Amino acid sequence: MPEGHIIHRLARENHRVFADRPVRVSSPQGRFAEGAARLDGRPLDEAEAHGKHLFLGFGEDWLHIHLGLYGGFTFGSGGAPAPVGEVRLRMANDEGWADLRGPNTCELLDPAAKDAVHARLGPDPLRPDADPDAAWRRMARSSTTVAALLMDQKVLAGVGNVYRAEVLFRLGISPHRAGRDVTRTEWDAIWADLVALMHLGVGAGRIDTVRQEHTPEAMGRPPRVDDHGGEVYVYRRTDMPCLVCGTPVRTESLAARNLFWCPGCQQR
DNA sequence: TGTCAATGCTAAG
DNA sequence: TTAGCCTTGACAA
Repeated sequence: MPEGHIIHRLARENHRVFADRPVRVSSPQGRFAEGAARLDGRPLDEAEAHGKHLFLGFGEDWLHIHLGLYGGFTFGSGGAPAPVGEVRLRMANDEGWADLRGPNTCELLDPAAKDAVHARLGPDPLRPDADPDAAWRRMARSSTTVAALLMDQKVLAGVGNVYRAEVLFRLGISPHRAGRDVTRTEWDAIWADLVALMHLGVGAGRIDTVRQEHTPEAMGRPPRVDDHGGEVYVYRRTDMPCLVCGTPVRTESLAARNLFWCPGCQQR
């Protein structure tokens, strides 16, 4: 489910539902029982996202959540129902509730430990305090492919498999090019595109990257059918014709993840 | 019922 | 480079 846009959304939503009022915190599954007991009954003060990391602040205690590949939140209003499945964390008040399942990380951190997490993350295109030059410096001296670098959270925080595939497509950049062969102009365009696309993603709750002239309506084509929901150029469109040049979209395994690109449009 | 994949990451080798 | 982990849902048999 989650690239950075979802995590920023979750920060917003948790704050909206739980801020400034006592939260009942529990761990129906039991694997976070100790942490839940420590937070139970205290108000949420702040909620923050950095890349794919979510931080919920209860005074000096920070609840640090990372969803991993398939973790997710479910929100509801009114009284919370009986837990279904493996609910690691449940938060609730009289107005609503939230269940967390399958996170990679769900732990309590003190402020110093929270700072250490921030310190190992690169700039997040969704954060106003982000410094894109920090990412550029790593990119410019690396022989690793640009596709791998875009997903390295120490380089850039919040970009996942969908945004990396789509931004490279939109700029016509071959995913196999070395980071150090990316020009400063191209990098500036990558960053600007990520900022724009990811902000759109926060608003929509899904990833849409297709330009106006290539939308299903504009092209008279059927909308894409894929459980990830958004309209995209190459992500999981293996062997389907490129929406721009018609070349079949290719897939390859790169660093244990699927990489999608169009050999026709991404030759540079 | 079983198998597999998934928008992720870490530690071991 | 690989194995392992967190969990669910789609699909095959």
